[in-house]
Amino acid sequence: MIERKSERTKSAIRAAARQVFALVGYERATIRDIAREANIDPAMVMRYFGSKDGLFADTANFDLNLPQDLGEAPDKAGERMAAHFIAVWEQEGSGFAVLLRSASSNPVAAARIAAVLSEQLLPAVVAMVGPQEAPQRAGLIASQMLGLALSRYVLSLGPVAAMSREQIIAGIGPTLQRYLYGPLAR
Amino acid sequence: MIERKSERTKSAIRAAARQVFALVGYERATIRDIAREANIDPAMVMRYFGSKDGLFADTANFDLNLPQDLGEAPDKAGERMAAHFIAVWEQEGSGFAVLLRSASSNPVAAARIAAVLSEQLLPAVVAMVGPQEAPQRAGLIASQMLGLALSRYVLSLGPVAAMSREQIIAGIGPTLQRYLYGPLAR
DNA sequence: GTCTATAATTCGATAGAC
DNA sequence: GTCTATCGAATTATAGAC
Repeated sequence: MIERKSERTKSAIRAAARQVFALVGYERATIRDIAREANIDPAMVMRYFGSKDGLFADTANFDLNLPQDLGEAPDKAGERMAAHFIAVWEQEGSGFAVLLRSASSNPVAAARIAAVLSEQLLPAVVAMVGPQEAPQRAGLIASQMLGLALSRYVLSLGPVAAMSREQIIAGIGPTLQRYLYGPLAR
Repeated sequence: MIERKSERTKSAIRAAARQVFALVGYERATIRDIAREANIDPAMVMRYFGSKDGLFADTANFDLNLPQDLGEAPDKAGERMAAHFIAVWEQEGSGFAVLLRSASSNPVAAARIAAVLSEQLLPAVVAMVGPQEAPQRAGLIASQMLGLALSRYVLSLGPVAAMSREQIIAGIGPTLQRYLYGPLAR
């Protein structure tokens, strides 16, 4: 089977869109920019994705893909969770950069991040610590991980961007560990 | 002395601009929106602030205003720092919401946040723990505090927004405490 | 000081030729 | 499938009357 030309064009548009959306965010990204980046005609974008919103909805996807065995060795869960987050984010084409870059100003992106929290992170935390305190614990975890991603990948704040993966994991792992299993205020 | 009309107009524009910029970010905010919110003519905005960029530069300001005595009771520094952050952010007109809402897509806003880190937070951390590990520690603190602000005030993520100030401080204080004085990876 | 009119751009989207 | 031409809307910014 020869791959159809239209599919190759579509893939090229998708890749270019991910790149441009991740770099400048939804508002500043233009269909013309994306088409130029993909070396195709701007009208092709409309043909294949219908609208700028349609292209964004197609591109701005993210699956946290948490492993099932996080609760098995509870004393190292924080570190493993931190390492997993970083690995997933740094996967090319994960779509997370697209989402986070636009979340502050684009309601669709913001809603998808909220959905990842409530549909993926929260259930995992429930499975680990039970339903009672899970929302608080998941919320604290989300705040730290979103802040890390914002500082390191979106804003590229010097001190955070300069740290190695190992330093990040060693610094943040214990935080997640405490957010999972440490004491909590009522 | 009667306050001059022009000054009152300028203040009204500033207040409206802060509100609109904080709510929808730099790109989606329009001079017309801001003028309508301030009940003045859009041309007045140009007259007093020169351009949309000029207005944003005037509005998007933030002073972390860290107290000098943070290092004096080192065992409670994390909690006091967390409480101080929250108090400053929730001050009306602090300009922090304006900055954070636009930081992901606006280079000026991003640069100002980076400046707060390097010129205000970092020196304070240096004063507490010395210059050696200060950048890492300040970077970790920034990641947690920016993530909290993003989750709670910008994205309004359910679980984070639902927590009380006390719960936030109890949850995040120990994290900052460890980022300040705990062990670090090399 | 205030407002009207409009210039100059930019962009998403459409129509239709080839 | 691909591309040209262009519409229509929105927005920043300016010129100038009052």
